[in-house]
Amino acid sequence: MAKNIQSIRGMHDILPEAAPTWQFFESTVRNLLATYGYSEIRMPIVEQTDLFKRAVGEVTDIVEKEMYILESRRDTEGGEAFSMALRPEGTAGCVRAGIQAGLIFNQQQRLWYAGPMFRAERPQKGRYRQFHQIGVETFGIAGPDIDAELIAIGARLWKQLGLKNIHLELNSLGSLEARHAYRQLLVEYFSAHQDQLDEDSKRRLHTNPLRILDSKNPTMRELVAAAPNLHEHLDSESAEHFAQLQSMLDGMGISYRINPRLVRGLDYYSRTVFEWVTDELGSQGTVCAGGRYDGLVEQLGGRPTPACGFAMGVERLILLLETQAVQAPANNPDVFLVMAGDAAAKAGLSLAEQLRDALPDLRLVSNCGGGNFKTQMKRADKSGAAVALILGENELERAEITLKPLRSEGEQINLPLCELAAHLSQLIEKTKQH
RNA sequence: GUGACUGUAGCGCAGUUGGUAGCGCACUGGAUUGUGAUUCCGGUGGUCGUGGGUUCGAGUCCCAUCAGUCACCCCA
Repeated sequence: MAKNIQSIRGMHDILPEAAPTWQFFESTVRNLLATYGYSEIRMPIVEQTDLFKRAVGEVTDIVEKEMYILESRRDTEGGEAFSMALRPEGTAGCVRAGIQAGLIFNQQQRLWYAGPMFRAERPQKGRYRQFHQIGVETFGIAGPDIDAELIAIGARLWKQLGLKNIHLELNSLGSLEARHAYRQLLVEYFSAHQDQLDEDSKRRLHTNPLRILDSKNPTMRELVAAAPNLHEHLDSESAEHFAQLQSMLDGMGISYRINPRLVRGLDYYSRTVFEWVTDELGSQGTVCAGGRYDGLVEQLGGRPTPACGFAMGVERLILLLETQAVQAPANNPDVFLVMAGDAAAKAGLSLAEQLRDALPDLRLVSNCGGGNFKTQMKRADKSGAAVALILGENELERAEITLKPLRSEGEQINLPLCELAAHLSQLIEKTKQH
């Protein structure tokens, strides 16, 4: 036997066993976003590396060490080779696409996308090198009402999925100017106390000083507590925006916790930032996160445009669905057709097609590959079908079919073939109701 | 990227101070020539993650490597 080739580290197959949960999740999200009037957009998985450098930030971990970078081929006209990257997140590509297609200037957009993202991190539970996000982005709406709407979508989604124990954390970083000024203040403060900083915090001083405030190291606690307070340095417009958002959330009955140390890692955030967090997934508890990024469109070459969005980590939410034992609807077949004998095998094939004509929603699995009667019945059972349809020589002679219930008590019955479609139609109705 | 733990049949696991590998489930054949699941009896299946080393002898000890898990870091 040839040597096995394994999947790449941190990149996993979604196996048939898990597919119903994924489908349940995806269709729930899709339907929900449609009810709020959001349109789907699909972008390439690969973009110019510079796009992510400009959007996410040069000195973020994502850009510095987590991107998968490809060198493009020189094209046939002899164009210059350039650097491409597998997308580490979706917002940058969405903004790029929006600007390129003229979707953003002087109009409102509510968009969503779904797909794989790539980051070369050390894998652990809830953190993979290829992972999936569903992103939701809005453009051209400056007020806190859209922040509130995006948060409401999250809250409603957890409810529709049957998920519990997901909490909302909320913060405001202020306008880009206020945020930069505050950042400067922090750098000065912590630089003056260099000797008290731990290794991580010294590094963060250059990468993301706001993150030092969220340090888990107890020896840093005192220093952090005495640091300049973010909320005392908010610009007045941002403070007003934040206050209005809170009152809107209160009005909708959505509870939240203001976390002044909540800082998003990507450079483009300003004003509102939020995270939906659970304590049931260990250290990868952020299941959905986002915020406002009013400066990004301009930064990527568009006209100044307010924007706000969030992204969900699909694997983490699937994991949570599993830990909370949420049952996705099973997509078992309705019936499995057992055919005994050569004549029946041939007749059964065309019977199956007639049934599919008559009942487009019918989930029917035909036995293939022969097998004796017992083997076929075993396959019928294993398929998960509710009913076995049995077509043998006896049935053929009398133009009948036998229906045997596999999932419930009850005797098997014989039906004239001409009544089968009507009977199955009722059966489908019944299973739909459950 | 740092640290720790784990890797034995398709899956979940046992394997004593180093002595030639086992259990459950699954799969498969039969009891039942046209009835699954349930019951009973039989059977297939392992280069012990991979590669080196120590040893008369390695699943067991040592080194390397790959993968997974947990924490840090980072983030969805």
